[in-house]
Amino acid sequence: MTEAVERTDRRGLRRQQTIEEILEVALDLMAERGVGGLALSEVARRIGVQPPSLYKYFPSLHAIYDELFARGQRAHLDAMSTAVQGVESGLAAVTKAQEAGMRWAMANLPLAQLLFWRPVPGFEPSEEAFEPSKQMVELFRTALRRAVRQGELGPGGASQEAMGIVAVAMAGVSSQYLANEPGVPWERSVYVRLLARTPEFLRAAFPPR
Amino acid sequence: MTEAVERTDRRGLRRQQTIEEILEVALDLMAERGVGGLALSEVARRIGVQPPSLYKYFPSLHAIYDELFARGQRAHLDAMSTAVQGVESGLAAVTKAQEAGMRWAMANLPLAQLLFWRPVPGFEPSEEAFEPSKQMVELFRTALRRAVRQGELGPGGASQEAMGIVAVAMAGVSSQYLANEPGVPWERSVYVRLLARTPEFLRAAFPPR
DNA sequence: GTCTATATTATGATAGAC
DNA sequence: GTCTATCATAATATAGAC
Repeated sequence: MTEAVERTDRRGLRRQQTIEEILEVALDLMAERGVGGLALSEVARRIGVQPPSLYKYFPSLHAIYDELFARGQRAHLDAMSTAVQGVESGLAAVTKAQEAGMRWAMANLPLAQLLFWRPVPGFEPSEEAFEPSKQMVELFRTALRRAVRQGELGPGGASQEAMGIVAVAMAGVSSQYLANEPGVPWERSVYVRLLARTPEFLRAAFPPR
Repeated sequence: MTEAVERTDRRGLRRQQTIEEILEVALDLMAERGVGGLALSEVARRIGVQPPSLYKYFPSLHAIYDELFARGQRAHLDAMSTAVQGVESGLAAVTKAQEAGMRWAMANLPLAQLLFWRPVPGFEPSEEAFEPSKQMVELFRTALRRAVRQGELGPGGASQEAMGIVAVAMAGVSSQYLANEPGVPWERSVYVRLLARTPEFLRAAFPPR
């Protein structure tokens, strides 16, 4: 997490800037070398400082990972929350959120891998860093409940199973897109197009009467 | 790939045994430390040999990864091929293959990550190592064609889009299961249960007349 | 095919001077 | 908060003796 105490003096500002710079460079590194390729020494090199100095800002390499993880979760959630604003239909909200979530993931690949694949040996995100992911579940549940209320889905349309279908569709499409269509633009992807079928499948599983 | 020339003399046998041992230990390491945690030096340590000796069997670390990748692909395909044998219904064959594929992945986690997530920086599998994955596509296409012929699915039931639905379901369920239900037994998984809905979704998308 | 020795490079982290 | 110096370790890979 970022500093608990917000400082307003110049020293605090400067410090915050350095922290941001560290995280920025860390992201670059992950993008270049893979998620596991983040190295303190290289971060130090790039921001023009000696490695020991980094320990004044983060107590360990894992602490940097954890901050990136927490920020990633928040950004991902924000993207989805923004996408559903002003959408009345429950099912449409589901699709919008799915699309926004995937778009964010594709645009923030290394971060997305850190969030969803846990590829760093020995790194376990802290409890607090997980908070946004719970809110994401709520976001989908709310949308599905609305869909049921609006008669778009029948009984069970907001059940855990329905939530599962939404999650699986998103994870599956991402996974296939990344593994099998590297470099294919979003609009052309065979897999991304499948995402739009989610409402159809939800209706098949929980038919409105 | 394994040696192109099969040797039958004792020296060749011994050599093959060493190769197997190296790959075995490599798998153990990946399971313990994460896919990126494979290290030549540790492999050497565990099989009781000095690191340079390994270069008599594999020209580089990536070569070990590549052999593991190729074998993993083959084993994954075998599991699915076996599962569909003797199944008459096309749709049932799809489900059987999906289940078998996922079961294999769960039982061979580090290998599955290597196959489907590509988490090792700088490692690109060779062309030949990809061969089985093309055969897997054929396996699914054959099953879907049969489903269409049998009237289980309507027109388009063996299209690329239908193939996509099958692939997405499998990848999505795996992904969610691994990320959100670590340690939950296969039979209890909310996500694994969703796999059985694939035929239903296929019917919804390509209704038989 | 095995070893020793070595090159080369890197890593995360700490102590302590300034 | 920065640095130098250093610890302690690790890694892949090659040369060359046996």
